Amino acid sequence: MPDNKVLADRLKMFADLSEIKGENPFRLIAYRRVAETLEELDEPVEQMVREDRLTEVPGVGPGIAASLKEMVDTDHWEALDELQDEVPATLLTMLDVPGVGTKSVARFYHELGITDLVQLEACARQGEIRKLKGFGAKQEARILSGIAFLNQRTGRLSIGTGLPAAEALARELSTRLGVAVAIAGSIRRMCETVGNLDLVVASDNAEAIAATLAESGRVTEIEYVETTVVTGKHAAGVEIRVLATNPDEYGSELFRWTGSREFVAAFERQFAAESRAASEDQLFEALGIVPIPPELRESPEVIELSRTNALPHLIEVSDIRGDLHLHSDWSDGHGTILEMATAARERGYEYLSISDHSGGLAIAHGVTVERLRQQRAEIERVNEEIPELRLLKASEVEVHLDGSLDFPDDVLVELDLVVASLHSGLNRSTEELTKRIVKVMRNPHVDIIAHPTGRIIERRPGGSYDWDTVFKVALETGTALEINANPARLDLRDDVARDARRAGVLLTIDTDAHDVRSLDLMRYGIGVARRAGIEPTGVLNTRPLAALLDWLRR
DNA sequence: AACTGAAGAGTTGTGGCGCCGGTGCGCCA
Repeated sequence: MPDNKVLADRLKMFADLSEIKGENPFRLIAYRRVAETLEELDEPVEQMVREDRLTEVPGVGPGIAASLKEMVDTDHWEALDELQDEVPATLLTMLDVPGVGTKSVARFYHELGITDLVQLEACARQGEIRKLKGFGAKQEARILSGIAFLNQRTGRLSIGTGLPAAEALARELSTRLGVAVAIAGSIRRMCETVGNLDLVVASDNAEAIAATLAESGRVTEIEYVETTVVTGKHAAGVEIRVLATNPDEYGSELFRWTGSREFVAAFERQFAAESRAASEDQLFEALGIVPIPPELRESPEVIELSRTNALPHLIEVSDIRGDLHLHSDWSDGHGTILEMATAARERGYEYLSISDHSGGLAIAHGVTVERLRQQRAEIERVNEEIPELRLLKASEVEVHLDGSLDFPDDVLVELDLVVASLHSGLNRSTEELTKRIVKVMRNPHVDIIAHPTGRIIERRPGGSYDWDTVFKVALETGTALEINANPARLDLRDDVARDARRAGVLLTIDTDAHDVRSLDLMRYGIGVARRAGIEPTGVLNTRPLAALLDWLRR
């Protein structure tokens, strides 16, 4: 029985293939809209089919309802099968290449007989692409560098998918077996992508573990490795490995299974004594050193910091007092200002920045100057309604190609907080990009640079800067750089965030939430900050409201 | 394909950038 995610994926696939085929574009929009809605739907589509309520979903009419019903009933979709006979599904792999869209794919297919990424690369190498009308050497080079970027993809899972998947299984194992279960491996270290889901269970009952995994419905191909490790394939697309351990060595095994490999090897060399511990804290205590947070267990150098009690006091989710970059339904967000504010209050925040897109980002229904002033009235109304939370009048202002901003200074000055964002021209040269961002930071109204590189992990490389210059100017102008907490972005990256902080640059960790639920993505940004060794004092939105307002008046 | 607001038909997803080719088109946020 296909779940909502699978149904959404099939609708998207249908839309992409129809677009390559050259169908009515508005039909595709209809399919894609429903796909996006399904991904955020709380209720299983299957249940709605049973109760004949599908058309309650916005955007679902008779046509799409029939398709969804067919997929739920038969696990097949005739129309998609037929479409694939005309347009091979392998063509879709070419759409991953930045700068290659459906029109190009259709031409590669019809004019050169190319059906997948491998053939596209071969043809580009042989100079076949430039022979097509409308293409040239430059396009061909762009395609090749795009493919080179794609070839670096690891096939690893986003932490944004891996962590919740691991948590769900850990909960099931813990409930079922009544024992402690911990997430280990790269997920525990909050790496941006993860290759395996690793769990450690304080029970040597491997059979019960295997049975629970099987019953979860998320794990297949379950096998034993020796008698203490159960492995399987998780539905999210990675291997899952569960270690069954005696409770008296649960801590030491968790330590080993957390890694990194390099860190653990160095650690074991330095502390050669046989160590068994029921908890990690006991392990560290027995060695007489300060516990090392999992996020710092990459390079062995951190061991020395532990020995000398010089570890940073890492930031935690609970240190965050507000979110400074998010969206409401005034632009492309899905929640009203009141809904976002209520959710923020529920999370214990003191303040929240309503930073909808500026008018220049038209596809996101960017807010024009006129609507910005109307929005201000709404923000003031909600501020009165929820006195415990302070809403800041803000904007995510588009940066133009020349480094100028989408709103003139006399509009910016009316805002409490200005978040500046580059969304285009990110593949320009390092020099040009650095010059552009420096110009933005020198605008006295700009407070925060959002997702500075614009990368999308494993999908889009993002811009490159001369970071030393960026940090220098950020420090000089008092501009904060964002760690965007969305797991698809995590931008700044951990190592860049570390360098920024070392240079004295103030950071901010924001979710860029487009709906109420995404406010909870904060923990991924905190994960990046912790990996970067960052303390609460280095992060703007750990400050109390009064201190934040002081800073904004700087 | 779906929605609106009419009883059939119009509208929905905008604007800038980059490349190619000499004015236009595809891609992307």
